[in-house]
Amino acid sequence: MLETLAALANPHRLRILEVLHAEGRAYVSQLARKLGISRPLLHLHLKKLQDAGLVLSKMELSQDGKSLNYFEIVMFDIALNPASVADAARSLPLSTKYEISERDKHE
Amino acid sequence: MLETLAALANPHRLRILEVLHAEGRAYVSQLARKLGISRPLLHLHLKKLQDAGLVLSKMELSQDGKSLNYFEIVMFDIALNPASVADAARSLPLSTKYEISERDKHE
DNA sequence: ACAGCATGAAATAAAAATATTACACATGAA
DNA sequence: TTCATGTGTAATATTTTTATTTCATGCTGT
Repeated sequence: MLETLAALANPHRLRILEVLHAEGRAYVSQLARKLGISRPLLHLHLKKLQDAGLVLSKMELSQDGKSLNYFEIVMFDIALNPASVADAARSLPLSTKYEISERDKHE
Repeated sequence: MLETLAALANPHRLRILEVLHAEGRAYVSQLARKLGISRPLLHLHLKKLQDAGLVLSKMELSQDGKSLNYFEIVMFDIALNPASVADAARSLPLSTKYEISERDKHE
């Protein structure tokens, strides 16, 4: 979940999802134009979204022979509340140093 | 919503919420010990959580006269899905440069 | 007076994320 | 061939976030 949250915590990436949600799908250069950002930058943000499993891409050939990389949203539905967050925290790599002093044990 | 996502997208802050969820509340030094991190660092993370409205604090005096700053969770329940995210994206400060080329208009 | 435990905050360092610039390569059309 | 379109990546710069260090304060109890 942490990776998903990190992937969503950026204005560009929210907008990318907004466009994909509205349009169904879009290819990279097209998306870059719609958002008004450069392709390399968009590429970085798409990679994060893809690594988090929020979008997927499919290479296609247009009629005039250009290869277009189409992106679309992978459906997700996550509940964010104290319990779900606490749950996510438990499945984090523990930070070795962790010594509970007697005083704080059950408070 | 962006601020909330950013506030949640960090392992320390998830753990802070985990502890507060389990314990109900905790004061700063106590929390720092439980998490095994320094007070100044914890302070920074608590500030982010508080700025995002996910926690609140209340100063109290212990019986032996020390002032303890207790933190607790502010209840939240957010649905994260393509529609809610797209919605959040729409309420972002628009990035001035935004010129839709004729070609990409309705695709 | 000093130790112990609580508070906060400023200054600095380090690390990670974001953004830009510059390449390289492929295809179809003029 | 050159232009316009598409693809990607590597190197660098910039900005933001995270972390540490240091300082200052207050209150008990010995």
